[in-house]
Amino acid sequence: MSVLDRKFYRCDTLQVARALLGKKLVRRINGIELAGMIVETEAYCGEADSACHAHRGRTPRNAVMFGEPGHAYVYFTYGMHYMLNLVTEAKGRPCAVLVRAILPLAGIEEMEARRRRKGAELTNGPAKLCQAFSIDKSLNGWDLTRGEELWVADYKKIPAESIITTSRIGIDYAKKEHRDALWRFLYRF
DNA sequence: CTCTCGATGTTCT
DNA sequence: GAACATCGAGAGG
Repeated sequence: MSVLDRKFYRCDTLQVARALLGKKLVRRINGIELAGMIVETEAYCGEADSACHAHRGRTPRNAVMFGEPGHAYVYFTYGMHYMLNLVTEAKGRPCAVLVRAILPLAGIEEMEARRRRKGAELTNGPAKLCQAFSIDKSLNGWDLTRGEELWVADYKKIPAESIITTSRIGIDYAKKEHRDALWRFLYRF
């Protein structure tokens, strides 16, 4: 299964967010492989996007977004949750795609143990999938093109007509034009 | 199913 | 000191 290379990420963030649907997110931990198909993403498009963490410039937290594409930007929020983002576009452009939901493919029992839950509640939210995959701040800045620990690989070709777009979730603080932008992508099968 | 609300601690003002 | 790219429990329909 081919690991997505740097070139895949060094593209327009909206295109990457769309192209990630149907790809496989893989986490290898202690020799065990957890995997899931990406079914929901959101694009965060740099300093001009008032919903993006980079909107107010570079800080210690968001520094990874300003670096090379193809790295993981993992941050902690609400006092208890981690979120996984994949850095996009050329170095210096602080853009990323938030992975909001995946469909479990492998290592389901491991995910159930970490989540203390079963079925649909396993990975159907950005913090839930981080918990299921044991993704925390130690993976902030991780190079996804290495194909170790955490990466994304080709998996399934998605027809354009089965992709739905909506506005992004949980960004009431942003300007109206960014609140209303259709920058959330869902694979509806 | 829907809605409301509290948890919890890091980050930046 | 306020805000936060969320989740889960509980109440009600």
